[in-house]
Amino acid sequence: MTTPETSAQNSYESILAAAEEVVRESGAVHLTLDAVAARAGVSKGGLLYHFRNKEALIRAMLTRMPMTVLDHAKDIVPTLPQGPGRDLRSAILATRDVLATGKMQGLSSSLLAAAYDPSLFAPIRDQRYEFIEKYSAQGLPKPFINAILLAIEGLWIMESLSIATDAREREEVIAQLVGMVEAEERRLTPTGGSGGQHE
Amino acid sequence: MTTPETSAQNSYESILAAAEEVVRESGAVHLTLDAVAARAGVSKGGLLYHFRNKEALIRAMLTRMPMTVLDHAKDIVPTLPQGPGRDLRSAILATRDVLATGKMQGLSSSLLAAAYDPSLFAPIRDQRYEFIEKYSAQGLPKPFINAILLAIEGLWIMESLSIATDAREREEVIAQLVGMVEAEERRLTPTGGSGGQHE
DNA sequence: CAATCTGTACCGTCCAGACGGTATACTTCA
DNA sequence: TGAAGTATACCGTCTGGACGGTACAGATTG
Repeated sequence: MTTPETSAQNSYESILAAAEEVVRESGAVHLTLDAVAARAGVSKGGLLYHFRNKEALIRAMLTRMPMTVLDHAKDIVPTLPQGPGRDLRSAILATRDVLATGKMQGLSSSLLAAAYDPSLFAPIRDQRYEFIEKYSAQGLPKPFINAILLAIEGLWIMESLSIATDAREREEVIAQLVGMVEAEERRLTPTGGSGGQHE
Repeated sequence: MTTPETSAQNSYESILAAAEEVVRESGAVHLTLDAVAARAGVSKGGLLYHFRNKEALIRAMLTRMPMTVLDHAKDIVPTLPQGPGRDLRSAILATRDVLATGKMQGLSSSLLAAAYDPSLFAPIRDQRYEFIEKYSAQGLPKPFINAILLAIEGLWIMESLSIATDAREREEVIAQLVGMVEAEERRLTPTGGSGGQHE
């Protein structure tokens, strides 16, 4: 019984986790079935039992990635003070939490998708536009939402590439972004209703 | 005489351009010497004459990428209204110009670098911190600079992955970001000195 | 002559995926 | 109860192809 490097209950999860680790450490080009299998403590056959082929593995990695953040964003929405930018604030804070808890490794899998096939990003692009539409319906101007969203995405990428990884710095940027949204909300609705702080 | 898809005077440039196109269209994983040579209208031997091996090609792609933006940023600094955020504004506007003129394909090569070896990003990380230090010395708070910088980088990435590519949308975001910097400058130095618009 | 290629042939390695086999738990039914 | 069958969850090996890189013999241009 060889203890796999990646702790996970079932093989399926540990394989996905292993794949993310391989990408982070060695780059997407070196994401091979053998490497993932070895890292997950599973044989190649076992890996292919769960994922019919490499593309299936990549797709699985991709579908998990955005869910992690969005699910958490939904969870914290009720805890936030009301306002036209509440959802946007929830996205910022969800990003912070996901980054802080180290659960965002899945992000590097988005880079991986680009490495294998840029067209795999079509759903992400659609989702992005949906967000902007949804958030702007609450009152914030689209260019503003877009700017904040880009900063969040930039943070994702920079952290998943280990370009920016300082925890304190991240907290500062998150606070800055939340502050920007709050300021914009105040600008739009001069009648109080702000000042709430997360946690 | 087969007309190469990529128009460029000399082979060296056309090979680099071809490599960027291959990455954009097919993903970094499919960046093969054969594919690049074919795309550049050059034989494989010809390609290897210019780039001893694949790594040399990738390194060449990487070194070009940041220079494009930074060189242009330096050029437009003198045309901008003074203020503690002038350099940051120049970076925003340089990004816009480089994106608009389609010269930023080199950006996808940064993704490529991650695909091959995450450690290739070390110099970029250092450069990033240098920027923040330099810009903050002019008076803007670091978290603010960081937030704007992340948005710029997010825009880079999103465009190079063809996730966000709408020209009008880009203009709006750029204007938004510049506006944010100007507002911050006004907040810091209440004594006039703002209002300048690029072009 | 030298630089800048083209074109072909080839080698070694890596890797995706197929495939056959194994172990075990659960069900069926006589 | 127990033999037989079936589904699930893997393991380990093999093969064919793709790819990086080498070598070299010319062709073209200045």
